[in-house]
Amino acid sequence: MAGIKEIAEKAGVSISTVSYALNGSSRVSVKTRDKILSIAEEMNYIPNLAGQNLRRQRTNIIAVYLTSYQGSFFGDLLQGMHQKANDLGMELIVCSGKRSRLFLPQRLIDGILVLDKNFSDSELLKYADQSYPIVVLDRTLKHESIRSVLLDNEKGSTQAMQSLINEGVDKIYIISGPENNHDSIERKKAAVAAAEAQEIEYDIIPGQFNEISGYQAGDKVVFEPEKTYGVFALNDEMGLGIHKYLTEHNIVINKDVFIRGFDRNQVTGYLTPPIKSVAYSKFDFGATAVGILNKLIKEEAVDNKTISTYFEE
Amino acid sequence: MAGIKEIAEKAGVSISTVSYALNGSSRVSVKTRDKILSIAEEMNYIPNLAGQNLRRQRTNIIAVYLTSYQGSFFGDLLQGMHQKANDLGMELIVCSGKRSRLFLPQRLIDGILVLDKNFSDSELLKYADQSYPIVVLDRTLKHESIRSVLLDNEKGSTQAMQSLINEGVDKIYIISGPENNHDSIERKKAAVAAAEAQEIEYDIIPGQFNEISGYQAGDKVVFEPEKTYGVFALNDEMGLGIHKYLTEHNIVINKDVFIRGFDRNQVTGYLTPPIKSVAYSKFDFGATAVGILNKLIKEEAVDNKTISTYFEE
DNA sequence: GTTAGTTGTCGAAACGTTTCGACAACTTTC
DNA sequence: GAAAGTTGTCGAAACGTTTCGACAACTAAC
Repeated sequence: MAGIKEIAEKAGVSISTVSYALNGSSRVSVKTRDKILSIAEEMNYIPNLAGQNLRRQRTNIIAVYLTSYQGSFFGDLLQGMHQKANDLGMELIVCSGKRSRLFLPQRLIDGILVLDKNFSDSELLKYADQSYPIVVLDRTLKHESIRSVLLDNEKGSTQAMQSLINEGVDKIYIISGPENNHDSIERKKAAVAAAEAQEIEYDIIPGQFNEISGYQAGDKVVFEPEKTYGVFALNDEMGLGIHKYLTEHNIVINKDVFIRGFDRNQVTGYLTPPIKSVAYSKFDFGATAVGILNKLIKEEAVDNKTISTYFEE
Repeated sequence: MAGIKEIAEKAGVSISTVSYALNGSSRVSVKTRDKILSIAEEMNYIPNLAGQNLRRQRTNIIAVYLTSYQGSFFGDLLQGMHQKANDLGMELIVCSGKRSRLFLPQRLIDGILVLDKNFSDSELLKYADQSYPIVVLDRTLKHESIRSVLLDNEKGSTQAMQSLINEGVDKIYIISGPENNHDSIERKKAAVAAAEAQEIEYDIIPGQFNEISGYQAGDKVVFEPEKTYGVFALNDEMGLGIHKYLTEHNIVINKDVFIRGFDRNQVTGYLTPPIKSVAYSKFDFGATAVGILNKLIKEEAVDNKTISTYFEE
């Protein structure tokens, strides 16, 4: 209700003066500024975003796109994004689904963070061509106005493999993820490299980064008695699945077989026994992404970043 | 770039005609409409939201406010909200934090869903007084422009208690939640009523609806040998905590003690043994809330709703 | 062939801001 | 005390839409 106009009227000044005062311009005298500010306060003035956005051509809102809200993975990540965005004076909104992608060209938001494989490369490139700032978290994409935040998959994978080897296993099964998934590709590559470097027998079982495919992988694993095995699930969802399979089939975890995962999913810690998993700060992951997006929006120079992983025995 | 103005120019008609055509008004002839539409298509026209919102005084966006993004609880809920909102032709955004609450008075959004205890009653009532449509999911609040979606806590609590009684326990410990939490109050009340109706011994241990307080509750529980006990955690987070405590202290679950929880948290299913928990459709919970908010926005009559709970042995 | 109605188009105002350029009223400088 | 600079204020345009009211050009009715 109460707009800049009403304030101007009440203060006996022009609209423009009110606007200057509200925006802290030095053009306006201290006396009028204080008067206007107190009237605004008193009238409970809150700027109308549509009006502001229209004029400013800028909203200070960014959005993150997720495939779905499912899974505990996103908690810390969003927390990190949110905090960083707020530190930078921006608001973060979380979106999902095809239609809301229009927010970008509709100019409701200044830039986007993408962790949603359904948001296709070609669609992203199309927006990038119109110079909309974009940060992707689940792939690499080369474009002037796109940056990526990546994980140090190589280090994590190598450590997980080493940890299995340290248990003295005779063979390692690597449960891989989708063919076209960036993380899956990198993790698999490093895992294979580690196995070959250490000259340990290994086998790759294809999975889909979800629990059910981890469970199904159990059927493909051959356990000979008197031998011990390692299973490296390239993500924890699949680790959950294989854990369930093994438990159901009375194969004793941490004796007959050792499991390692990736992502440090909350649930893995509650299993008996828990699954050891490659970790990284999801909070930093999110915060870093927002930091990069901010620079992109402000047209400052910025590079891709890599988040480091760690593995504790 | 391409706005309604450019389209008008290219089509050789006025701005208003373009607007009518784009909005499917019957005022404009079929011939010009098709022409305008094809030009708009060709120019990749996407309306500028700020302009539209400014004029329409409506955005078709609603927001849900969460205390934090942590926890798997929100997954299904958001999924339900999102789908329903989309079915109704609205976009849903997820927000967190104090500053973004201004979205409502800033007119960026048409209404809000609140599941965030930090969003105080008084603040909500203040907005409600300005006729902003609000749906609360974590409390009851009486106001012309506020509605609540509630859980059938009574039924759920009663069933959980009955289930413990059926196990033949001698005494039931009820781990309650925060004093001012609506669900906690209702669940406790029903649990106590059930215990008294069945004339079974019980005790209340205060908790905080989080894992650590559930764990700490373990210390307050007295287990005499030769007796069996029931523990009813008024939410699953606390159930997780007490489960951990009991396991660590070698008290055998499902023999010495039986646990029941509330909310059917994803993690509870992965525990050994799992915790039986009162369930309800979080998807429906979310979808219902959005449905109500929609009616509130459209100024249609609508009442509070209750989501039913169920408990399977 | 006047009158009355219908159809399709348009101009202009409105929504709530920001910001440029103008300018009156001062102050400083010489 | 005239010229030059500074300060504080204002009017008006602009951002991209929607929508009212006007109206010209038709058609239908008598």
